[in-house]
Amino acid sequence: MTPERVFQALGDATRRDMMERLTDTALSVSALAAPYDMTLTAVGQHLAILEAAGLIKTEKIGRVRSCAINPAGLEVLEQWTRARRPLWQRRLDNLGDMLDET
Amino acid sequence: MTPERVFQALGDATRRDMMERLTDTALSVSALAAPYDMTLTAVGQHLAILEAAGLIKTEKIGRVRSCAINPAGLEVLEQWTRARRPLWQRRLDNLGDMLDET
DNA sequence: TCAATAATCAAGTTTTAACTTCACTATTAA
DNA sequence: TTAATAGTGAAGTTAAAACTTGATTATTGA
Repeated sequence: MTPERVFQALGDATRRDMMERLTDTALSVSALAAPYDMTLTAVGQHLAILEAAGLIKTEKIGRVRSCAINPAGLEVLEQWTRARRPLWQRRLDNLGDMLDET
Repeated sequence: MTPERVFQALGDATRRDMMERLTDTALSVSALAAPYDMTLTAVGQHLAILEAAGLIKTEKIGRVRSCAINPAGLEVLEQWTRARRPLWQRRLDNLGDMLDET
C-alpha cells in the first residue's frame, strides 16, 4: 500500500484493464483471465501485484478466488496527489522562475 | 502525457525523488544528478522519461538545461483518479457483493 | 584560444519485470 | 470415486527497464 507499489501496479496496461473490469462486479481468477492471451499463472501474478498494492482484495471460497476492487490503493494515490498539487500548481502560476539557482 | 507514462514514470523511486527536489526550485541536469550514485547519462534518461510523461518541462539555455515541474502530468493523474473514485468507492459502501457472477 | 564544464549520443551490459512450463493440491459435479 | 475444474508453486525463459562506457558537441571562463 505504498505509493511505489501503487504506481508500479498501475503502470501496466493489463493490470489497469483488470481494474476497469472489476469496477462493477467482482470476478474470479479465471473470469479475469479470459480476455487475455496469457496463462492463468501469469494472471495470478498480476493479481498478487494488485493485491500487494492495495488495489484489490481477494477471498478464496471453495476452489474459487473472488477478486474485487479495494479502494485503499486509490486512496494512497489521492493522498499522494493531494499533498503535491498545491506546491506544483503554483509553479505554473508565477512563471519566469525557470532560471533560479541552477 | 498518457496515464501509462505517468504511472510508469512515478513507479521509480529516483524519479519520484527528482520530482520532490523540483518542488520549490528549478534545477539543472547536473544539480539534479548530484545526490545520486549514477552517471549523468542515466539521469538524463530519467529526465527524458519524466518529460515524456508531462511531469517536467525543460529548457536548454547555453549549455545548461533547466528542469522544472510541469503540472500537466499531475493533472492526468488527478483526472484518472477522479473518474474512478466514485465507482470504486461504492464497492466499499455496499459490501457483501463479493460473490456476484463469478 | 583552449581547457574545463554541461550535456548528449550510440551501443553496450545488468537487473528487474513479465511471462511460460509443468507438476501439483484442493474442490466439486457427474 | 473419479474426472473435470480452479487455482497455486517452483523454476526457468523472454522482454523491458535501468544503468554504464566511451565517445562527441557546444558553451563558457580564464
